[in-house]
Amino acid sequence: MEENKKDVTIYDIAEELNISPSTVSRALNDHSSIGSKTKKAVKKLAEKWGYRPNSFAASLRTKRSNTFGIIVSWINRPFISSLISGIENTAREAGFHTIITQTQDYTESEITNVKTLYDNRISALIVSLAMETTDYSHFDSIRNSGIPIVFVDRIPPTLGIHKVQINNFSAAFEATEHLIEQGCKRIMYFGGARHQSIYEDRRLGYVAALKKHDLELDKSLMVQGNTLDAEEGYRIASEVLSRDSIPDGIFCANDTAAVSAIQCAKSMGILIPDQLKIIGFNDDPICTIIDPPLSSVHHPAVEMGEAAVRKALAMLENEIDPEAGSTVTLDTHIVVRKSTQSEKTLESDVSIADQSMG
Amino acid sequence: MEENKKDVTIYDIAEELNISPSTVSRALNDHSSIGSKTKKAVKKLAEKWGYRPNSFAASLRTKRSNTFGIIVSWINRPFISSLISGIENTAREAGFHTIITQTQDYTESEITNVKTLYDNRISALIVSLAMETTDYSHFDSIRNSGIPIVFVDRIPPTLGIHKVQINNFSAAFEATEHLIEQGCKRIMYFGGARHQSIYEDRRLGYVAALKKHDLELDKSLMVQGNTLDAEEGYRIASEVLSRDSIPDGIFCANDTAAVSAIQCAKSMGILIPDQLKIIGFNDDPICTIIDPPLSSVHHPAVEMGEAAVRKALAMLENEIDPEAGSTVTLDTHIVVRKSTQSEKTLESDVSIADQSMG
DNA sequence: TTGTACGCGTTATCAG
DNA sequence: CTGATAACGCGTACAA
Repeated sequence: MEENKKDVTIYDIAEELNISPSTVSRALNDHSSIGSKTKKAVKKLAEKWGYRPNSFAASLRTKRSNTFGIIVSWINRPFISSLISGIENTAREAGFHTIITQTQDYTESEITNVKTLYDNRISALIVSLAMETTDYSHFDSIRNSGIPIVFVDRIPPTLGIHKVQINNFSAAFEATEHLIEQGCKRIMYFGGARHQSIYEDRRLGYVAALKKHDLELDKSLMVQGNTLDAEEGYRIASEVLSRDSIPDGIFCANDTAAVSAIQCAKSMGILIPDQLKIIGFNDDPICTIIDPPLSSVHHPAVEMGEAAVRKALAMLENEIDPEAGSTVTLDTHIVVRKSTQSEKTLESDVSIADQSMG
Repeated sequence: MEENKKDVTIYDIAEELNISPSTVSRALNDHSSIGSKTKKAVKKLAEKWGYRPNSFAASLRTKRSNTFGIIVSWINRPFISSLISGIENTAREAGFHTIITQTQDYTESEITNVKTLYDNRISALIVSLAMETTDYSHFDSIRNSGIPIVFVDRIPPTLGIHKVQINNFSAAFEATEHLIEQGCKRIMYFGGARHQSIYEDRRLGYVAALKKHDLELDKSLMVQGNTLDAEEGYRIASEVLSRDSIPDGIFCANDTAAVSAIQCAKSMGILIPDQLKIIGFNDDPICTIIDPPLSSVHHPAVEMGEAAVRKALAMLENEIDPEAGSTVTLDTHIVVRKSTQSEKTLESDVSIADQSMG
C-alpha cells in the first residue's frame, strides 16, 4: 500500500543537493545558464527519485496547457477516427496532449464541450461541426480569449476563420463527370443536410457537372438525407429505385449510403455497373469490401488532421494572424473501381484497404 | 483584438460583491453553508462576467484532475474507435475529460505515453495493450501512486489487475463449434500473436472445440499472423488455400483477416460457404458488406468502454480494492451469416450495420 | 552561474 | 453562515 508516497518536487531535489528550487527548475528545463555539472546532478537525482513535473503547477504559472481540444460528432466513424489519429500523432510529436470530445451531432453538446474545453485552458481547439449546427456564436468565447480554433471538414460558412478542407465542389464535379463519361444520363445526387456547406458544395458540384454536359437537371433526382447512415441509405435508395423511371447513375455524398444503395440495387436485381453506376465519397475501407467495389472520392482524413495541428501550431507561434482567417485545401482524387466501369473499361483498382484488427 | 482580456477570477467577483473569495468559491460549488441570496448573487455575476473556473488552480489544490487517460494501439480501427466512443461518453457524463494517446502498437510509445499521462495527473488510466508489449513494469509508477488502471481487451496475463474483457476462450469455442455443426472437418485457426492472451485464449478455445468433437488437430492449420491486417490476411489465406489439401472451415481472430480470406477464396474460385466456411471475430461493420456476409463473434466495444469507466469510477470511490484485482467479463454471441451456412440452413441475419458517414 | 521572493487561482482549515 | 490565511508546485523577474 504505497498509495501515500508523496510526489517528488523540485524542492525535494533542491534540498538534497543543497541548491535552490529555481536552479532545479532551470536545470530540468535545460536553461542555458546552468552549469553542466549541476544540470547533470539534478537530472540524475530526478531520474533516481522518479521525479515527474506537476503539469498543473506549470500550467497555472505559464497559462499554457500544451493541450489540444478536439470536438467531433462521433469518434467511431472511419473518417473521423482517422482524422483524430492524424491529430493525435502530430500533436504528440509537437509535445501536446489531445483531449477529445464528441457531440453526437447535437449542437447542445457542442456548446457544453466548448465550455469544458475552455475551462481546461486548451492551447487550441480543432472542430468538425455537429450536423445540427447552424449558429456558431458558442465559439466566440474561445476566439475572444485568443485561443486558436481550426475547423476541419464540417466547417462554418463564415469568413475570417481558419480551416482545413477539401474542395468539395470540384470533387463532386469530378465524381459526377466521371459518371457522365461512363455513359450515365440520369444521375441521382444523394446528399446530406444542405445547411452543412460540405454537402451543399457537393450538390453544387454535381449540378455544375450536369450543366457542363448539357444534361437535364431533374429535381426528383436530388435527394437529401439527414444522417446518411446505412439504414437511411437503404431506405432512400429503395424508394428511388422503385420508381417507374430510375436513374442510371448515383453520386453519393458518403460511402455508407453508397454501399447501402449497392446492396439495395442488388437485392432488386439491378445490375451494377451495367444498369446503374454508383460512386461514393470518402474512400472508406468498405469500398474495397463491397461487391462490386465502390468507386469513391478519396478524402485524406489523416492528412487533414495533421494539417489542422500544423495550422494550430502556426497560430500559437503567431505565424498566422488569428483574426484574418486562412484556408488549407487538400487534394482529393477519385478512385475508380468496378461500380462505375462501363463494359469497355478495364478494371483498375485492386488495392486491399488497410483496416481493422482486434 | 480582445486577446488580452484577462480571465475573471473569484477575486474579481468577491471584490465587486464585497465578500471574500472563499465565499465566492463556496457559492460557486454549491456549498451547503452559503446563504441562498449570496449564492444567487455570486452566480449571477459569474454568469454575467463570463467567469470560468481555472481547472489548473483547482487541480493543483485538490490534486484531482477529473481526467481519464486512454492508451490504445490505433484510434482508427473499428473496435478501438467504438471502445473510445463508449469511454468518452460515459466519462463525460460523470464529469471527466478524456485524454487520448495511441501507441501504434509499439511498447516504446506505450512507455512514454504512460509517463506523459502520469505528468498530467490523470484520475485513472484505461489501457488496451500494444501488440508488442510483453512486459508490464512501465505501469508500476501509475499503480504505485494509487491511480486506478483498468485494462481492456488486450490485457496483461498478470494477476491482481483490474480488467474488462470478454471470454475469448468460450467465444472461440463457440465459433469453432458452430463451424463443426455446419459440417466442417478440417478447420483452420487464423490467429494473432500468441503472447497476447486474447489471441492465445482464442486459440485454446479453438483447440478445445476440436477436441470435444474428436476432430484431428492439424498443426499446419494453426496459423499466427502478426498484424492481422488486410494485406497479411490475404497473403496467409492465399498460402493456405494453395495447398494440396485445403481446410473446409476457417476461424479468424478478427474480421479484417476473415474478409481478406473470403476475397482470396473467391478469387481462387473456392465457393463460400459451400466449399469453405469462414467465421470472423469482432462483428465489425464490414461483416454485412462483404459477400457473402461474414459470420462473426459479436464484440461489445462500446459497452466495454462504459464498463471500464464505471470500474475506474468505482475504484476512485474506493468501492473496489485497488490492490485486489477484479474482472468484468462481458457476454459475446456469434452472429450467424451466410459465410458459414450449410445448404440446408436458412439465412438469418439481414441487419444493416450502422456506420460511417462523412 | 545561482539564489530570493513572489504570484498564478483555487480550496481547505481554522477562527469568528 | 462568512472571512482570513495558508498551501498546492512551479517559473521567473530581480538581485547577487
